[in-house]
Amino acid sequence: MNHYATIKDIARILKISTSTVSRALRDTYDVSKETKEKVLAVATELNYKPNYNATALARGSTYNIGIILPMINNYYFSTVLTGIQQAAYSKGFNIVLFITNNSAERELSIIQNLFITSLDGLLVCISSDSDSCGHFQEIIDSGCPIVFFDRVPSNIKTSTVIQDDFNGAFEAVEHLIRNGYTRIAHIAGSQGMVFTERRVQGYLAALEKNNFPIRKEWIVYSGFSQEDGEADTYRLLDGEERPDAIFAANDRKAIGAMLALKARNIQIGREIGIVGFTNDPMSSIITPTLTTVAEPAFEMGRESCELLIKHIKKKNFIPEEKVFPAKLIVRESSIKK
Amino acid sequence: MNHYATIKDIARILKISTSTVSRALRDTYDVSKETKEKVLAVATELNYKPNYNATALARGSTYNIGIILPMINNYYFSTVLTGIQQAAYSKGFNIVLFITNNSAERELSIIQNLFITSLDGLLVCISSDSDSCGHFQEIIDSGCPIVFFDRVPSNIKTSTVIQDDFNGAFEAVEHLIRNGYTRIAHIAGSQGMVFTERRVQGYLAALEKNNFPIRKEWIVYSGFSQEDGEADTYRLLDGEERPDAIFAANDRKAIGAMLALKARNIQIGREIGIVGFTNDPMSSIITPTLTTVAEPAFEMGRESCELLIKHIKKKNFIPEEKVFPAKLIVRESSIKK
DNA sequence: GTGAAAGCGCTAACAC
DNA sequence: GTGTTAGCGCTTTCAC
Repeated sequence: MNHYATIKDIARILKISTSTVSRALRDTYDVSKETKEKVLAVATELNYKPNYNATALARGSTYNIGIILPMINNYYFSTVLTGIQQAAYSKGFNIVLFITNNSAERELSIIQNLFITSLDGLLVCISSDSDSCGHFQEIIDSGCPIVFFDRVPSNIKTSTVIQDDFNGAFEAVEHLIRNGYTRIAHIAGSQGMVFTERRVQGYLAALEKNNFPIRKEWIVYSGFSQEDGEADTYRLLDGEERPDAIFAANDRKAIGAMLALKARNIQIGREIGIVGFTNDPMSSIITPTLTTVAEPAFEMGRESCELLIKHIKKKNFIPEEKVFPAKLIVRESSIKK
Repeated sequence: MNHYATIKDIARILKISTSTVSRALRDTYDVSKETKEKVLAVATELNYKPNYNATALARGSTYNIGIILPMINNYYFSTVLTGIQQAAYSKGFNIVLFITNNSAERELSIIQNLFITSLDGLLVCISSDSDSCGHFQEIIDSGCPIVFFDRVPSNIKTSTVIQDDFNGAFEAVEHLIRNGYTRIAHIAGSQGMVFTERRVQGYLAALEKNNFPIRKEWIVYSGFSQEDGEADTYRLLDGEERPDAIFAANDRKAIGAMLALKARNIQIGREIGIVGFTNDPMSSIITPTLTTVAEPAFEMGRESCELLIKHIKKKNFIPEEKVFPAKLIVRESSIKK
């Protein structure tokens, strides 16, 4: 590899010490204007690029933050990541990306092999079946701050960023009730996850408030994919009593549900109402358009990253829990007309 | 920050030298089994984590590769990135992510501030209006290999990974012709980009082969978004002679076109046929379903990354151009029925 | 305001 | 098979 110029080269050319060059380059005050200008001139002439490994080693801090995500090829995560990236970029941080494929095993392996020593902080959305929270605690204890978002562990004391799952679900179900649906089912996410449970709680609370009976067989847990939504729906349709509305834990599952209904020639809206969660662009493309609960994915990403940077810059920053409002967006799939 | 244990600590405890510890940890041959076992035992006991900054500094190579992308919040790029990540992970490389927001300015700023000294290689999809190829050349010359994919510059000698844009477009248009459409328009991508031009060439070639006249006003260039597709379509509809089919440069534009047709109450398929490019999952969700040309996004990501790693591992690796086949997927939007 | 010197944690000749 | 030594490029006391 052709070597880049180093501060030594600059120092040698200018016949000054490397420490002066270092100071000049970093805008430290106690260096005269002349020397600074000279240094800068030579630096650009030599196309000097700082070696961040050396800086990191000497200073003990890199400007890298790690992101651990279950996946990125869907609307929600790719938008969150875009938000994170935006915030990181504007504060001069780089992003190191890790994807767990929703596998707890891979998550664990990533964490254990994480080159923590070259990361200033970590942004994490845990995988569905993750139980590796002890490992996260260990990382935090060792001085590398973590901020969790969306899928957060329940027992770790650090900042978190989530959407208002309970109220979003509550409003979705109340909306269905107001529109005349009476037998409302819920196809939920992975069992045991905090946000899955919060959405279930919102669903239950809305039913209770309106004096609707709760039927366990109308709550079906599975994964978060379109296929899961499809399968869940067939299960509901083939059950003893057929629901007349389905609240899905996310839009992908809702779309799966719509596909199942279409396959069975059941009118969406008129016969069975559907509400999703996320506001994936697909929800306004599909026919009929899908009523959903919007999450501010981009802002959540940005906020998570800003929070993390605060933790990085200020040791002992007091953890905050940011809850973003979820907003019902009424479209065609939940109207009986 | 609580300091992690270093090889010095291990050496001190075992009363051996740091080099022995270093060798033991890295499985180098010339170290006895006993010492190795002892070292490993102490290492796990101390929860030793290597400092990658130090390693990188000493060895001159990090295990990081940078990815520069116009955006990640759509199907194609998020899938490519997933493929890249998969390959990188399996070969022990980390991914540092940069997003240009499709801005040449930002792309330039990223490249100039790139901490190249801590990157072993770079994977790049240039932004629409990029003209910073000189800078890329400079990076390659300095010893940091680059592989370009999807949107590649025309004048740099290095490996590239693309899909077969020409033939994909050609087949799409021939398919329309075979299905009885005679006035076929093309809503193209950003002018000047290699792959935009290749798709235009494929479109033109199919027309010529079938002795269809070429009408300049039926080729409209703009961006790659759904909104662009919508606007382009209105322009075509309001033109002097209305086309009876539209081949779109990608699915997002095709979907925009479909929305425009729906808004004008024009029957998709029967009155105006539509074909897209990408095979975004949306194409099978929308009604009518969208005929499209599928690109193997995941595989392209994986292949790009593997090619880059070859460049990294083998100085003077001879550049390769990988062209992935594009495959027509016929659905409802291009059938007159 | 500038220089000398030590050190960040690890690797890699070169000895023995 | 193991230790000694120097050094990767940069930062940072501590002098002057």
